[in-house]
Amino acid sequence: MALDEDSRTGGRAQKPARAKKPVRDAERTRAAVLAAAMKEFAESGYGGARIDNVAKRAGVNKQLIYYYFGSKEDLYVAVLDSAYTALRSAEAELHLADLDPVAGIRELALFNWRYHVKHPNLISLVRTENLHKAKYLKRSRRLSDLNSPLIAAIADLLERGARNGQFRAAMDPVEVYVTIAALSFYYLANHWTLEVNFKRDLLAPDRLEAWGEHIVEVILAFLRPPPGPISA
Amino acid sequence: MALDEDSRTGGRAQKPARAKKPVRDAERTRAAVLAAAMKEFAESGYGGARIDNVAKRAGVNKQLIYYYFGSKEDLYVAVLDSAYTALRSAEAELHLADLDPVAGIRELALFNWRYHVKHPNLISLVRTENLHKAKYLKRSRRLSDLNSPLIAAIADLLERGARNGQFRAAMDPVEVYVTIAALSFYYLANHWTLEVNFKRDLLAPDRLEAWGEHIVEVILAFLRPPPGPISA
Amino acid sequence: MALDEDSRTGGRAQKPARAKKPVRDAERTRAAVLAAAMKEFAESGYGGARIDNVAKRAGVNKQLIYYYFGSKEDLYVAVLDSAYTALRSAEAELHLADLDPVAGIRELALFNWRYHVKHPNLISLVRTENLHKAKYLKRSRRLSDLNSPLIAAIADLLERGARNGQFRAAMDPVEVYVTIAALSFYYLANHWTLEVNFKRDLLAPDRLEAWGEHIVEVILAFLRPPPGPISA
Amino acid sequence: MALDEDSRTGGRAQKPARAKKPVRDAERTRAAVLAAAMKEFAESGYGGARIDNVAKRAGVNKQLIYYYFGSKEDLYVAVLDSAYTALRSAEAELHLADLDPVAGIRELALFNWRYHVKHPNLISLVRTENLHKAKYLKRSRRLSDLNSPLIAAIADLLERGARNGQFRAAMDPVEVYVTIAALSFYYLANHWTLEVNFKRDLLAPDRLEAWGEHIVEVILAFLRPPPGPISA
DNA sequence: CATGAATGAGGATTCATTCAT
DNA sequence: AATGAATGAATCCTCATTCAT
Repeated sequence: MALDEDSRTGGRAQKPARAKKPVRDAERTRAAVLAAAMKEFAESGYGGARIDNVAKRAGVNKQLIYYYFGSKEDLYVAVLDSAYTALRSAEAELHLADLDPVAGIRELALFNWRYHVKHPNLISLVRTENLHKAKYLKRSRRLSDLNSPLIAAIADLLERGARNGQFRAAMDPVEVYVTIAALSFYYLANHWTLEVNFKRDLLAPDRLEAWGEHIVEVILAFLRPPPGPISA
Repeated sequence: MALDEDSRTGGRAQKPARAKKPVRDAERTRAAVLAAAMKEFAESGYGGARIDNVAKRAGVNKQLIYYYFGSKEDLYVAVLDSAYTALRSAEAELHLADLDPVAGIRELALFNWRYHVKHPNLISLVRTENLHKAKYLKRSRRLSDLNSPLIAAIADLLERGARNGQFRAAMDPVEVYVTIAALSFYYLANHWTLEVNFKRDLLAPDRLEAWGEHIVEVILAFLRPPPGPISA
Repeated sequence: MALDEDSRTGGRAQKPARAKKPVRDAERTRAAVLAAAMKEFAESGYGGARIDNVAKRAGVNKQLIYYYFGSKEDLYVAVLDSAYTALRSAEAELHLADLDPVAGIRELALFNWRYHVKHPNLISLVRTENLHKAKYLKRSRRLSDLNSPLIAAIADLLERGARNGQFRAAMDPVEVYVTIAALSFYYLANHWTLEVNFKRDLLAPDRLEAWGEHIVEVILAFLRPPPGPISA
Repeated sequence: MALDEDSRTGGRAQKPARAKKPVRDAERTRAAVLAAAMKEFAESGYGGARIDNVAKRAGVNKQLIYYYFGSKEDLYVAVLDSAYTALRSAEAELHLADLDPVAGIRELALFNWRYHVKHPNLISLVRTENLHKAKYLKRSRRLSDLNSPLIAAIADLLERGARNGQFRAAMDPVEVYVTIAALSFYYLANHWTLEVNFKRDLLAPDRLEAWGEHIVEVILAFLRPPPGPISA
C-alpha cells in the first residue's frame, strides 16, 4: 500500500513499436494509477490535478483511469481513502499499551513526526481536503472508528501517566493528539512560506531531527504536572 | 468584425452595498476588487479561483480587474502581499517590549491565535501558497525584514525571561514563534478534517476560547525552566 | 464544477461532403484541418484567422485542432510548410535540364505564373509571412536546400543559353527567378488595389493568359543579348 | 505630409508629474496620430494593429483617437488615403513630358523603385489592403482620376518612343506601369521570405542600387523594338 | 482639448469525459 | 484490458469602444 512510492510500470518494450507495452494486469495497473494520482493530487491539489498527467505518470491510457475509477472525483476519493487507511494502519502498529506513559507519548510524537516527514503527499492531501471543507473525506468513509483505537490508546497512556504522577490529571487525548499533529504538520506543510519569511532551511536533516525532539519536549512539558501554580 | 454600438450603462443603486453603477473612483474600486479576490482565492485556491467570480463579488466588470491588476497571477500576488502586510502591521502594534516576559509570551500567543481566528482568509492563502511552494510569495516581496522586528521582540522577551528565571536559557525565538503559530494554524486550517475524524465541533466559541488558553499553556510550559532533567 | 453527462454524438451523414459524423481516421481528419486552415489563414492572415472558423470549415470539433496541431501558431507553421513543400515539389517536376534554354525559361516562367494563378492561397501565405518578417517560415524549416535544385537548374539554362548565344553572359539565376516571380506575384497579389486604381478586370481569363505571355516576353527580352550598347 | 516620419510630440515635461504634457494643438495632434497609425497598421496589418499602440506611439490618450477619427476603420482609411495621396503627389512632380522617352522611362522606373524603398509603410499598406480585397480603399476614394495623369504621361512617353523608333509600337501604359511596380514591390515586400529561401541580404545598399538598375534594364529591354522575330 | 474609468463581445486554449475499436 | 479519436463547457485574457469629468 506504499502509494507514495513511484511505480512506473516501466515496460521493457520487446517490440520496436510503442515503447510502453500494455501491462494487462488489472491489479498492477490500478495500483500504478492510484500511486500516480496521489502524486498528482498532492502536487497540484484537486482542481489543479490533470487526468492527463496522471495517465502519463502511470504510463497508461487516459481512458483506463475512467475504466477503473469512473471519474476524477472518484479517483481522488480513492487516493484519499488509501492515504488515510495507510496512516491508520501504521498507527495501529504502535502498541502504545506496552509502553511506559512517558515513553509512549514520546513514541507517539516521534512516530507522528516521522510519518509526516516520510509522507509529504499525505500532508498535501490533508491541505487540499481542508480547502474543500473535507467534502471528499466525508463522502469517502465511515472511518468513524478508524481513529477510535488511537485515541483510546492515548487516553490509556494519559490515565496511566496521571496515576503514576508523570502527567497531570484529566488531560484530553484528542487535545494531546492535535497538539502533537499541529507541531508536525505545520512545520512541514508550511515550510515553504516559513523559509521565505525566516530565511532558514527547515528541511536540513539535522533540523528535522531537532524538530522531532522539540515536539517531544513540548508535549512532555505540557503534560508534566506543574511544580506549583502556573502564574504568569 | 466591427463591434458597433453597445452601451449597457446598468442600473444606479446608490446604496453603499451592492452598487451596480460604475463607481469611477479608482481607489475604491481597486480595494473592492482586492477584497473580493482575497475571498475567492481563499475559498478556492489559486487554480480554482475564477476571475469571473471575483468580478461578481466586487460588483465590477471582469475586465476592470485586468485593467487594474494585469493578470490573475498579479492579482493573486497583490492579495498575498496585502494579507501579509496586514498581519505584520498588526504584529507591530503589539509592543511586547513593554511587557513582563510571561505576559509578553501570553500576549503574543493570544494575539496570534485571535488573528488567525479572525482572518481565516490568511490561513487559506498560506495553505495555497505552500501548495505552490511559495512561488508567488517569493515573487511578491523583499519582505526580507518584515519579520525581523517580531523575531527581535520575541528574542528580547526570551532573554529577559531567561535573566529573571521565568524561562529557560537560550531559546530560539523562531522556534518559539513557529510553535505558537503551528498550534494556531493547524487547529483552524485543518478543523474540517479533524471534525470528520474526531467528531467534535472545533469552532464552538468556548472551544475556540479554550484552545487559545491551551496554546498559552503549552508554550509557557515549554519555556518554563525544568525543575530537574527533562527526560523521563 | 463537475461536468456531468454530455454526449452529443451528432448526425451520421455518409455523404463524402459535409459529413458531421466523426471520421475516426486520423490521417483524413488531419488533412481536412490542414486544408481548412490554409483557406482560413489565406483569407484572413494569421491574426485575423479564427480557429473556430477552421473547425467549422473542416467539419471538426475545435479542440481536435489542438489535439492534432497544438496551437494556432503550430497550425500556421504546418500550413506554411505544406504550401512551400507543394511548390518545391511541383518545381522539381519541371525537368528544365531537358529543354532548349529559351524553351526552358519560357517553361519556367509559365509554370511559375500558372502555379500562382492556381494557388492563390500560397500568395496570401507569402504575403502574411512577410508581414510577420518571415518569423514563422524561419521556425518552420531547414528548407536550406529546397531551393537549390531550382536555382541550379536555372543556372544551367542560363549557362547553356550564354554558350549558344541565345542569352547574355553571366546572368544571376536568383535575379532571373525573382524577376519572374515578381511579375507573377505582384499581378495576382495586388490585383485588388490595381483594379480599384486602374479600373480593369485583371482576372479575366484572356487577361490572365496575356499576362503569362507578357512575363515570358519580358524575361526573354531581358536575357537576349543586346544588339549594341544598352544605354539610351 | 511625411507620414512615414516619426513625430513623437516629445514633451519636455516642465512639471515633475505627467512627463508627457498635453499638446493642445489640434492639427499637430491629428498628424501625430495619423503618423503613429500608419506605422502601427504597416507593422501589424489592420486586424493586428492596436488602438492602444497607436495612442502610445502618438503620445496621446486613446480616446483622442476616437475624438478625431471616429473608429479604427476610419482611422485606417485616413491612413490609406494619406499614403496614396502622398504617392500620387510625388508622381505628379515627375514631369515626364519634358524628357526623352528612354530617359523618361528610366526616370519613372527609378522614381518608383526609390519611392518604394523610402516608404516601406506604403508597401505594407498595399499588402494589407489586398488581403482585405481592397475593401477599405474602395470606401476611401473616388481616386478615380488620381491615376489618370500618370498613365497619360506614360502613354505619352510610349507614343513618342514608338514614333522615334526607340520603343516598340502600341505598348499598353498600364502594363508598363504594372511591370515596373511589380519589380519594385515584390523585391521589397517579400524580401523577408526571399532571404530565408535564398540566403541573401537583399537590403544591402549596393544590392538595392543594383536592383533599381535591374528594373530599368528589364523594362527598357522589353520596350526596345525587336531586331527581328523574338522567338528563338 | 484631453483623460482615466469602465464595458461587451469575442478569441485562444484547457480539461474532464465519452465514443468506437 | 487497453487505446486513439473526438467533444462541450468553461476559463483567462484582449480589444475596440463608450462614459463621465
